[in-house]
This record gives sequence, C-alpha cells and structure tokens, in this order.
Amino acid sequence: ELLEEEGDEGMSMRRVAARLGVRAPSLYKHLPDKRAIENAILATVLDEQGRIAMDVAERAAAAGEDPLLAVMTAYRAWAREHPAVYRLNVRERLDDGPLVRGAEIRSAGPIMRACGNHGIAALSVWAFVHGLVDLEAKERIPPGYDREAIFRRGIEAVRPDGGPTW
Amino acid sequence: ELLEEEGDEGMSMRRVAARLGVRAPSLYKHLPDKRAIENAILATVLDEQGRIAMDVAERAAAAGEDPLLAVMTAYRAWAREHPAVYRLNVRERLDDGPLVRGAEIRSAGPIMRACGNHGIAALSVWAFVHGLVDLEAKERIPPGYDREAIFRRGIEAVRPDGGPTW
DNA sequence: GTCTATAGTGGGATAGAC
DNA sequence: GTCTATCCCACTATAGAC
Repeated sequence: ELLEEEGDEGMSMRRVAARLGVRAPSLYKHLPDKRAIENAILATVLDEQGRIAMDVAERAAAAGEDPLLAVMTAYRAWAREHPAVYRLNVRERLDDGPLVRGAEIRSAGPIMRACGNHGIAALSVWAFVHGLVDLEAKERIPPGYDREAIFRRGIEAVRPDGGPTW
Repeated sequence: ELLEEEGDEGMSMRRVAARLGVRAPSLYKHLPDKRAIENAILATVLDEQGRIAMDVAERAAAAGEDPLLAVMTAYRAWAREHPAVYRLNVRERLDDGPLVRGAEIRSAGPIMRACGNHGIAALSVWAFVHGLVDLEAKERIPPGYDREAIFRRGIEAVRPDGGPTW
C-alpha cells in the first residue's frame, strides 16, 4: 500500500512502522532489513501476476481468443495499475534466494506457455512489452502515435510463427 | 564521469564540487539546481548517441549492410558502456525545455530514418531494444539463452516490411 | 516484543561574509 | 566567485531499558 500510495521513496521503515502502529526500530525484531520487505512484496506480487496471467489465458483459450495477447494485455494493465511495484520489480538485479526466484519463474510460466515454450520468442515478447510499458510510463512515446497499435503489432511480429497456441 | 564511476547515487552536489576543486554551495552560483546538471548531461549524451548512430548507419549503408541493425547494435553497445547515464536517460520523465527535448528528437532521427520513417515500426524497435537492454542489465534474461539471437530476431520481426532502407 | 534515544551517514539547498 | 556555517530533510540500523 505504501509503495503505491506514496511512491518509490515513500516506503521508508519509519512509514511502514507507522502504518503498523509501531516505531521503526521494532521492525528489526522481525526482519533483518528493508530488503526483506521488498523481497516479500516482490514474491507476493509476482505470484499474483502469474495467477492473473494464467487466468486470463485460460479464459481466452476457452473463448477461442489469443492467449498470448490476453496475457500481455494483462501484464501491461497490471504494470499501469501498480507503477511503483512494477518499478520495484525491474529496478535492479533481483535478490537471489528461493523466495523471489521461485516467484519469478512462476510468473513467467504463462508467457512461456502462450509462446508454445519457444523461449526466445517468449523473452522477445517480454522484452518488447516491458520496453513499451517502461517508455509509456516515462512519457517517451511521442503524442499522436497509437500506442495500442504499437502494442498489438509488436506482439504479432515477435511471437512464435504459427499463430496462437495454448 | 562521476555518474559512471560512482554509480547513480554517486553524483551528489558535494562530489561534483569536489571534482571541480570547489565546495558544493559554489555550484549554485552557476546552476539553479542539480536537475540542471542532469539535463546538461542528457543533452550532451543524447546528441553524442545520435551522432554515433548516424555514423554507423552511413557506414553500413555504404557497405551494403543493414543500417537499422547497425544503429540498434550501436545503441545497445552504448547503453552497456554507459549504464548509469543510460539509466538517467530512462529513469523518469524527461525535463521539458528545448535543451533536452531537442537532443531527444535528434537522437531518434537515425532509428526513424533506418525504419523508412515508419514511426510505429521505429518506436517498436526502440521499445524492444530498450526492453532487452534493460532486462539484460538487470540480469533478468535466464542464462543459457542466446541474447544475440533474441536481439537480431526481435529487430527482424518488428522492423517495417520490405527490408533494409536508408 | 515494544519502546526511547541515538548513532551515523548522506542528501539538496540557502544565508551571508569576504 | 568562493567560502564557512548551517538548515532541514531523510534514511537504515543499533543499544539498551522495560
């Protein structure tokens, strides 16, 4: 909550503690450091993201629509609705350790599957959508361009040959 | 220099001043604030980037090679060689104002031209390469994948139809 | 498990003397 | 154009009493 409401710098240990009705030093009896909080957030949201992606893909496949487009549309929407958490996710190298790494792998599952396990294509789709989302968030796409058209065209171009699979 | 040597947080007003053999407050007699330094750096490096891109594109075209691949390869190499400045460039919204905006437009020229002025394609190429560069820098591309293959395949996929132009 | 108190570090920026 | 001195801010983290 703090991360999204107060922005990237807003989640200080003092504020986290205040939100819990406690003083900052008390947090250190429960957590080693701030990184542990960030890692817990990341693990939680990556799993949430993966769950949403799996869900929309299933629905799209059942409706005869394109699972990959559905997954990446959900990815982009999620990033726009949680900009601070998204930035946390892509801010720097992820922490090693099973908590975060496991969630990361699970979150990538739906993209991978919607690309027919074509790893290079899946990573290309991810790179493209991440780049677009990032440039959009920073208002680097000049006005006048149809960003939806860029989004759809890019995915179509970079996806594996052979059309939608699931 | 400070930005690249000391990292993103390393370019404090105190350090900048020290590098100039001066105290921090003296800087404010020459500049309104820190943002002015960042903007000056951005304007300089965006122009440098654009100049390099134009150069490699000319050479590639003269040699019968692909100008777009040359431009984006140079873009990626530049980002890798100047990670902190690259992050500054894509960290947040750019400052309005002719200094930075002008340089931004000039830096985009070679990509645009190498895409035959197909704006949507040019932005797609940029988004893809930026996304890949960003994910690479943060070590988010799983080991074992051929990143060069991802790079080349993505550009081929997302470029305008009809092959290389210049 | 909480608290107070505080250490220690850094940041951006300003006032006013010289 | 530079300086000293300082303000005010914020942060992570620790020590030790209760």
